[in-house]
Amino acid sequence: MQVNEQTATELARRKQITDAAIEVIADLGYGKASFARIVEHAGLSSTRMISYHFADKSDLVMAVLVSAIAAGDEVLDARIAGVVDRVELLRAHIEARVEYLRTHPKHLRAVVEIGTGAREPMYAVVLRDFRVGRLQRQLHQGQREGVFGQFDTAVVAEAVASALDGAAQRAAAEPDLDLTAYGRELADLFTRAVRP
Amino acid sequence: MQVNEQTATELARRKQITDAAIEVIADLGYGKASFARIVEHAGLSSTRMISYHFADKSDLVMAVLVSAIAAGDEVLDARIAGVVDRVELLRAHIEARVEYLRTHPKHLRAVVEIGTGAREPMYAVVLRDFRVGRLQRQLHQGQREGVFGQFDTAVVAEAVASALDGAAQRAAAEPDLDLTAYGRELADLFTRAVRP
Amino acid sequence: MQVNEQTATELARRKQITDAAIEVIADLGYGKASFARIVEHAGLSSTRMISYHFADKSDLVMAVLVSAIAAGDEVLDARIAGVVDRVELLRAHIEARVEYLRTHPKHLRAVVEIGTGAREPMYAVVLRDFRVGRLQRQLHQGQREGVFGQFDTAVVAEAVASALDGAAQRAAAEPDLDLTAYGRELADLFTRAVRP
Amino acid sequence: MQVNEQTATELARRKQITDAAIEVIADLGYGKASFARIVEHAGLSSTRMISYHFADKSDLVMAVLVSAIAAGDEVLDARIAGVVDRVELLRAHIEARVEYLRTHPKHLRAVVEIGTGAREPMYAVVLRDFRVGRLQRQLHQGQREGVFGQFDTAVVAEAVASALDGAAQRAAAEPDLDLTAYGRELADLFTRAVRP
DNA sequence: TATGAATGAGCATTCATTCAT
DNA sequence: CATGAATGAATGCTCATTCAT
Repeated sequence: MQVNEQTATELARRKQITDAAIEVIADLGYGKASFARIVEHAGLSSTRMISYHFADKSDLVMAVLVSAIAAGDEVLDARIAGVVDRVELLRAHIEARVEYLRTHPKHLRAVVEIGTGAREPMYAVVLRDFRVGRLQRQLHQGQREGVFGQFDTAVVAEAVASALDGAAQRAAAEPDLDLTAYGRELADLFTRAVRP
Repeated sequence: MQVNEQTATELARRKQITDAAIEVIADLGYGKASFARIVEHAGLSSTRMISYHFADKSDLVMAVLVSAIAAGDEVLDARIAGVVDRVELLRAHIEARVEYLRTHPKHLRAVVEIGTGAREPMYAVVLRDFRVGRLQRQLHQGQREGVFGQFDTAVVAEAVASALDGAAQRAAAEPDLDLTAYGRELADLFTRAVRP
Repeated sequence: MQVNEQTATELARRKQITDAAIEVIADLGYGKASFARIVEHAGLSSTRMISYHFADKSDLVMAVLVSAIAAGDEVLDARIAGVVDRVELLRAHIEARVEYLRTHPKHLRAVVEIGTGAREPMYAVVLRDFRVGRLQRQLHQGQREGVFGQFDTAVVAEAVASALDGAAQRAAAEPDLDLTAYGRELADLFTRAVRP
Repeated sequence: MQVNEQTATELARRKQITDAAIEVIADLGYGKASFARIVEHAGLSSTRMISYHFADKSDLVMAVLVSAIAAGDEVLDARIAGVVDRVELLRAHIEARVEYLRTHPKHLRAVVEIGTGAREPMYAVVLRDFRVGRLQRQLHQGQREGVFGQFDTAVVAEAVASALDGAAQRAAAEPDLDLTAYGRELADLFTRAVRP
């Protein structure tokens, strides 16, 4: 038995709008992503449509974040499944994020845009969790197991996350960038960096 | 004969406006940094003042970039003067940027905000040069001298630059952050990472 | 044979909505009392619920008026029952209205808000009747009996009604106001004023 | 020598807008008095014109209040000049307010509309002062001199003010109402009411 | 009896920029 | 060197109401 809070139509509309919002935010940046632009992109009749399905702009942006982050974590989970070695886990994590950037460029870019462009502290928690949450825990565990050297896990996790932000920026500017190679390079870089 | 294109008054006004713009962009982000807000911060009478001294918004933003980058390079130059060892040079570079963040938080933050928030390709060249220009050349030279391992200098330079962006973000959120320690951690991280 | 045009459910729903509307109008004023706000207050699912049970906004507002005025007249009838002396009748009338304000603050306040905030002449007749109808007839009768002096009954009735509006305003602003004393003062004031 | 903070043009525009706002608020009520409606009435090009000359809506409304109240106090001052007898002073006060309603119907009506329709406590002080400020002080003084009986001056002042609100309402509905007679009736009413 | 979905018009406010002096 | 005055377009959001089940 299934107790739907929302109808199928409602969910479909929300998805349609959220998807359009992801594209617009990724392409134009958070600041320029207005309701009008999103409506235009989604082929809707008016901005009223968005206001009907989302309480306000932050509600829509949060839906974008949840959607994009879910897709990113899916790619991550698939990539790290079965990996046990700490160093390989770090490599898998970084490469999975870059792979996500390759398969879902708009999604990741939207997250980065919201992270850098939006000021409301509302998104801070979910963004921080996406960027450094798992990663920092992995680094910490690696240190406890003696596989990694002694470094500030917060600093390194932030550095890795920022490097991925930077990769998204470059990928947007250079569509022909070889992201698989880019991911490998980043993974090499940071696996070297965490050695004891 | 007169070599000055601009009078002292003119220059002083431009500096007043540019300084206010730096503060506003750093505090509110590029997207929310309107003429009205800058005028208010600078204590000027109207936005007309800005339009009079700058051709348009991009002209003002470019002046902000030039000013902030000059200050940053000054700190960098002072820090790397006399350093010859390649690894120490990389360390000095990273620590100098974090020191700049510590001594001129608004300046660096404004640059980061423009880099992430502005879309106009107009700023791309000067931003790229500030972020990865020197750094990538140093990494390249280090590889040629056999001091660094073989890695994609563009990727590593971008990673370092992004890590500094991330440091600026964290510093804004956590005013009590020990930036000297943060800089040392980052320098440790990347000097380990570039070893052969 | 069935005389009821409306079922019990229908009536219950209308009452639920009307009661919520009274509260919202009293608290937020006629201008800010939107369907959305009423729906929220009543705990209904959507504004569609209101549109279903009431033809349009004025239909709902009229129901509010009828309901609130009926409650007010009930208090009035109970208070003046048995009172024969003209002067005492005037006193009873005024004190009954203030008592109504004390026992049903939201109801009277809603009526006042509609009276001052709504522009549609639709409500004028019922509002006028509530405010000055009985009162003016009592004053007129008192004059004919020689108990009251010669004054314009319309002016005095309007003054009394307005004084009660003012009492409602003050009561809203000062919840601790002693309304019983306030009613006595008003009754004293106007009984003095109507003396021959 | 005169040090103008504002230019003549600026002042003229503000007056043009304020006057239009008074008319619109008086005719349509506070709730329906939008920038668009005011602009239309004033013959301006766009609502942008209002936003340019007033910080926000409350700034405009406050200007309306100041303007209308100043005009009302001018009429009042002219009427009570030289009147020394307490009872005559009360009569003069009431008749002056009704005269003001007759000579500046839109002005007084706008004040009443703002008083009843606006919720922002911002206007409360200036409105209260206009409605009951002077009046209550006069009543109090009359009691001290033994000319008036013992009553709650706050209640009576509020009753007088409310009666004037009611007069404004009636005058709006009945353009042919003899306001001079109305004022005399109200003055008679309250001078009788305050007798010892 | 109820409701999910949708809508066009309107709201106050902000934006960078321009004209005329 | 400076400014007062003005502007068209856009912003997110709310409004009562209607259509189709």
